[in-house]
Amino acid sequence: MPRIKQRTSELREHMLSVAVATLADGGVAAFTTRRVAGQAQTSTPAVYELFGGKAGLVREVFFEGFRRLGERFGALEATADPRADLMAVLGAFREFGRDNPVLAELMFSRPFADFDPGPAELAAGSTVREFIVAAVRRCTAAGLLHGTDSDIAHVLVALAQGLAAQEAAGWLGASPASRDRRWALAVTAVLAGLAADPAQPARRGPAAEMPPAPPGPP
Amino acid sequence: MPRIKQRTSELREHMLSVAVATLADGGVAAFTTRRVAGQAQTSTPAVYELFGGKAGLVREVFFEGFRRLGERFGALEATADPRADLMAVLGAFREFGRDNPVLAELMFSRPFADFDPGPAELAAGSTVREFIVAAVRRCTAAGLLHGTDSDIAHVLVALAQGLAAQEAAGWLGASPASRDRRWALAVTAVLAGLAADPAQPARRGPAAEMPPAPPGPP
DNA sequence: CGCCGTATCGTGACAATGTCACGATACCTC
DNA sequence: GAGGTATCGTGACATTGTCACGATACGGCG
Repeated sequence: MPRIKQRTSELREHMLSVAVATLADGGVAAFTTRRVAGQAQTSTPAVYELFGGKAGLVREVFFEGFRRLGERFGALEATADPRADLMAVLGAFREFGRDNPVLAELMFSRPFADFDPGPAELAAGSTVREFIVAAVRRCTAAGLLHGTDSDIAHVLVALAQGLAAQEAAGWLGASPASRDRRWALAVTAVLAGLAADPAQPARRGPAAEMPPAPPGPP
Repeated sequence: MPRIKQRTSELREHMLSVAVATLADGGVAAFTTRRVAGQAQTSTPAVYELFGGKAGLVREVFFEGFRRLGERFGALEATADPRADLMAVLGAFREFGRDNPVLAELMFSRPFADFDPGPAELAAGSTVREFIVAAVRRCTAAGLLHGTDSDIAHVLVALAQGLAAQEAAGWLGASPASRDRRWALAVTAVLAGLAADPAQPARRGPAAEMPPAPPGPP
């Protein structure tokens, strides 16, 4: 029998963690197949065999990022105040972006030209989205927010993502105080706005998962 | 005297427009110095002489993007309804992102590893920011919003940027109706939340829990 | 104990790209 | 028409993603 196989799932896991570390350490520019393979004590063809190329490796790092973000959310504990819990989720999102700026950039931007996170990859982050939807649902159930849970979650995620992107780019303010103030203003404002009954009186199904509306102009 | 100089500011302008077109047409992957130079009927060293390298060219495209966005904002006309005007600005922002997805990605994300828009580049987009701040100021002056203009503008830009990023990635919803609905919900909610007086320590705004209950019919 | 077959691995080659030195080129002056 | 010179583009180099293919190591067999 031939030599013992080294490119196993264990090496795959190791390379993945090495890749995350390399990305976090050296940034996007340092994330080359040669460097990652060298850090993992192997050669570049291993990247090809285990991940199908650089894009596949980036894709796995992308998934790993959502896994870690989900872990952060999972560490949060629900209290008797659903509104505070929802704000804590958004706070955890912000902290994740500050602790892992490059990883967050990979997850919510597209710094690698040959990896396009699209609708297919959205499913990977569904656990994260589910977390936010759940936190929203507890608010709507308590009457603190009104509207469709998934729509509200989308709005909150978009707001948090935009704030995190601005903060990462250094565009949200020079001083920590101003950044904190703007985060707080944004979150409190959007929650206050969502606390009002939706303007449309048509009907508000409590758990409408799918938007019922076929094509329709605004 | 030697041959006539070709790498003039005119060629620079031409190359810039060619670069914008190439980026919009072929995406980030097609944006190479050779391709842009070839489209502009010149050679790669011209990129180096006129822009200082690829990063400089990307930087100029970045500025051009903000210039065009500013033109869109400038085309909007103020009406008697400051709130509607502010929403129109955000709508123009959304439409710009939909019309120029790759350019918007360059402006608000960082798809090129060797160009890092930072605080220094923020000044370039200050005209755009000034537009939003101005629209906000007219709302605060009219008593429609309360708070610091620049803070409110930051929140609105972050929200619009996050929504645009999600929409560009195909994460905001599968149907146009759902995307429109979430945009509208986000904007109306944030504006409603910002319409309340800034956070009193122990009070939430009156719209937080109570239905609007306007004091009188307009 | 030594050889061999085979699956496995890493070296090295190839194409594409950013960068830029340097020789080829074209224009003006005399 | 010849010469000088600023200008331009060809071509070379380093880096990177990709992957074919020969080198290698391991277990089995004589």
